[in-house]
Amino acid sequence: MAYYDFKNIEAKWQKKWEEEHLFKTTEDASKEKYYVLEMFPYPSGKLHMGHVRNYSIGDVIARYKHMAGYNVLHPMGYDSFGLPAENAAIKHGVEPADWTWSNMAEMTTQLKRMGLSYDWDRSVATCHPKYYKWMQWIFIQFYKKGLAYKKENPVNWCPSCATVLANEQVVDGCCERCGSVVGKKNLSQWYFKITDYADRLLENLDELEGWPNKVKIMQKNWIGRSVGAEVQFKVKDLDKIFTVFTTRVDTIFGTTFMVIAPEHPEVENLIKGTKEEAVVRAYIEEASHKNDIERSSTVGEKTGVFTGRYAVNPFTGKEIPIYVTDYVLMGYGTGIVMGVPAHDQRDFDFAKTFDLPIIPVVDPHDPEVDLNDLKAACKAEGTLINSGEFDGMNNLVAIEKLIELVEKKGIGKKAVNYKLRDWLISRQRYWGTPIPMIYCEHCGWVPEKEENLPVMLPTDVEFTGKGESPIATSKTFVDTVCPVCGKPAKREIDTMDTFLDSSWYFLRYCDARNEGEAFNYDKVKYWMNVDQYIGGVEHAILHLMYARFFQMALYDLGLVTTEEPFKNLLTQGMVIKDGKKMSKSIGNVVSPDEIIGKYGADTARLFILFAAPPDRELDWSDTGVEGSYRFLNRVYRLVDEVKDTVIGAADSYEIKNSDDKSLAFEMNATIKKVTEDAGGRFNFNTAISSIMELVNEIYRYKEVKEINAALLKAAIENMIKVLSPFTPHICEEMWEELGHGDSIYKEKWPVFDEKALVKDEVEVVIQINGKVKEKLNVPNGLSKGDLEALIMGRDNTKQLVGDKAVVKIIAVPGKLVNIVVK
RNA sequence: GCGCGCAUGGCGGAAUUGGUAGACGCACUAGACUUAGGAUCUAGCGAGCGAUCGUGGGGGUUCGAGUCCCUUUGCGCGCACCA
Repeated sequence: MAYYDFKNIEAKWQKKWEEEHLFKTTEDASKEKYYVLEMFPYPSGKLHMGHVRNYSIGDVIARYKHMAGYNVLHPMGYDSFGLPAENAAIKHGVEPADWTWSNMAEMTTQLKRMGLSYDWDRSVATCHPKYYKWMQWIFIQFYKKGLAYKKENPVNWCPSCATVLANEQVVDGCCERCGSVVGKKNLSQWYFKITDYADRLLENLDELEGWPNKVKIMQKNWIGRSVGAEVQFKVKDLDKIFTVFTTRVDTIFGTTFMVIAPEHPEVENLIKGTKEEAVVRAYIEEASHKNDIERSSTVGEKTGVFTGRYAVNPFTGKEIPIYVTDYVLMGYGTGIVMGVPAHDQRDFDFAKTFDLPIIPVVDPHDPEVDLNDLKAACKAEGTLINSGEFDGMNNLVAIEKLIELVEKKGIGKKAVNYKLRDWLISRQRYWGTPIPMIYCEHCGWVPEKEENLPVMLPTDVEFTGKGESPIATSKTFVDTVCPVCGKPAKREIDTMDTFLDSSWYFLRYCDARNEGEAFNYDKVKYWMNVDQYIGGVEHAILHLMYARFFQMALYDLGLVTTEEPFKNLLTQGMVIKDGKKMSKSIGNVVSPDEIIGKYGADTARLFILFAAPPDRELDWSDTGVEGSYRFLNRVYRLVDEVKDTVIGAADSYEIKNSDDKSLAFEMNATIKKVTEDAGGRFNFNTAISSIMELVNEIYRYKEVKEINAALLKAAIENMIKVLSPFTPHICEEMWEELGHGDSIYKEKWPVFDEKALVKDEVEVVIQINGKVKEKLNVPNGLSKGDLEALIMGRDNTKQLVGDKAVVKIIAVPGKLVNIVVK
């Protein structure tokens, strides 16, 4: 028996689709739009199974929505700036541009072999000057709005990538791309004021109902909003006031010391001329050489040094010693913390190490806690003690009262802090969008004139992999004239973090070839938001928060119509094999090329969609792939066998007997199931299993005595239609075999008939005390009372009940009758 | 440490609102066709001879729990000195 010739079939239809521009999309106000987007790839050159899964999911949704009558935007492009291209240049001497463009060509070929319904005319590549011109333009708009600024700061520095990193790109103290331990460096860098948007980024999360909770929680934690108070402490012997941030102002009477971050600029003023000066300097020096991993490796064990200075507690008037310690972070709050050892574990550890007093000020009324001999900090709620006039007050009430008091006294205020930091966007690398800023000795930093954009990446550069950006080696790039005063000036040589490029590409897709604007307002108004976004959960914080920030900032600039870019988000699960993530080092990688070559794209897509729901892990199984391949062959044979009966049969059918009835039932049930699963629930695995059931049913039906050709035609054609979003090539071929001249993609999605789903008879279960005893068929539509009477009147039922007393009868029509006996 | 998620046959998974647990597929077993089959078709396939027992363990709510509540174990993921 022959296999279907997937090689020729897939090539044939891919060619046809391309020639007919089948997937070309234009704005059409008369139709409801649907924007389905998969996260665009970095063009590494090789497609992996994660990509295949991502794009298969997106393609089913896109094809389904199209057939369901929507005007579908389904684009694809490349996030094509980034380090690998530059590393290839350093290692092999190839131009980053050449390397990238050839990879993109290769990946496009691979993507096209998958039969994805992309409108390639809208494709973007972020490294194209016609794209990064608008990236630069957006940067300038942000700059003019005050959202971009340059500042010298200690920054995260990856020694291996030889560049700075954003906070979000540092994972466990290591570079998220290469894994090197990240150090600190003092550099002058460009930042985006994402912290201005912290509250909106947080609050809007509640409205993103189509987002997985997990992602929203991750973003929420990353933004890390905490409400508290800033309180001023006088420094003894110095004309200075130190402000601390605390969320537990209710514990202020228990403050027994003050701690300040080693990097804090005020430390110098504290120690100047004291006898502790040398010791403190040595400690600061030591701390400055530690990276984040070393600093956090000592959680629990606290280090620090006394500065020789004291602060005055504004409530008790007591003098408390000031210490320098590296458990206080310079970047959070004010970099100075009031130490309340009785109620904060870190302060407790510190007090124990330095033998500082521990004064409990909140009594939790817990017999397990001995306030006079605390074993650990007590964080529980309770009533205040040792707190003067506040004694006896509930501590949560006290927080409110104390903030009021502090504000009245003018020694502090209510304050909110975020873990979120401003976004460091400069990168000391070549292969990225040049930051379109110019430094003039007279005018300072000024943006390049918009009519001079794009600021082109120079090509006369050397790649050494060391020191500052390779752009510095260009003889043509740096020297320019000031756009304001016309005097000689120098260009910024850093490039932008590539996460900027990917923060607005979904807007460019709406109007990808616009040479006069980043995107046209009306086109963006028509297409946005993205109705369904699909990608890996690894972007939960980085990309998804940056893109939200961009959209909000662009909204504030009046350039887009919505505040949030992505209405619904689907985070697909990983593809694993033998219980482990596919990776070269484990050697369990399955190459998409190989699978598509051996079984075809339809089989690959079908398997990936059938093996697991999209948001879960997918366990790769070679035998499972063969099963999917067998199924497609089985469908293909079925069409071949019924072809002669079906072609020319009538377009409408009548139900003539029980065989007809059961086929019609199965057909409608399948349409319903696939419509629900492909249209909103996205459980493609159950959609496919339902199609498999229909195929099994048609196989049975074609052996019955009286074949109803018109019904069989409806069944087989509907089956092919609902299968076509999953495996488009074979469905096109079968559709053609059945005598249709036009693409199945242009067909309307079938509608199911609710009436056909009503059965004459239903199976009900008879339970005794909730245990299933018997199953039998009864007429459909019986009322509760009728069902109960019917069941209770049977001899079999009486036998089941026996001589026990019937306590209660629960009858659920269409489901069961439960007889409770004693 | 804090937060989130998951746990169902030999395996991937179904059960959408509390109502017949195991759909669909893989693997396996037997048979048919065949020179042969790793093709195809037919039948079987949670455990137990059986009554029955079965959704990680224990408890609860309910006529009825994979599904709801409490508790516990294991695994996975995220954050982690954020005052």
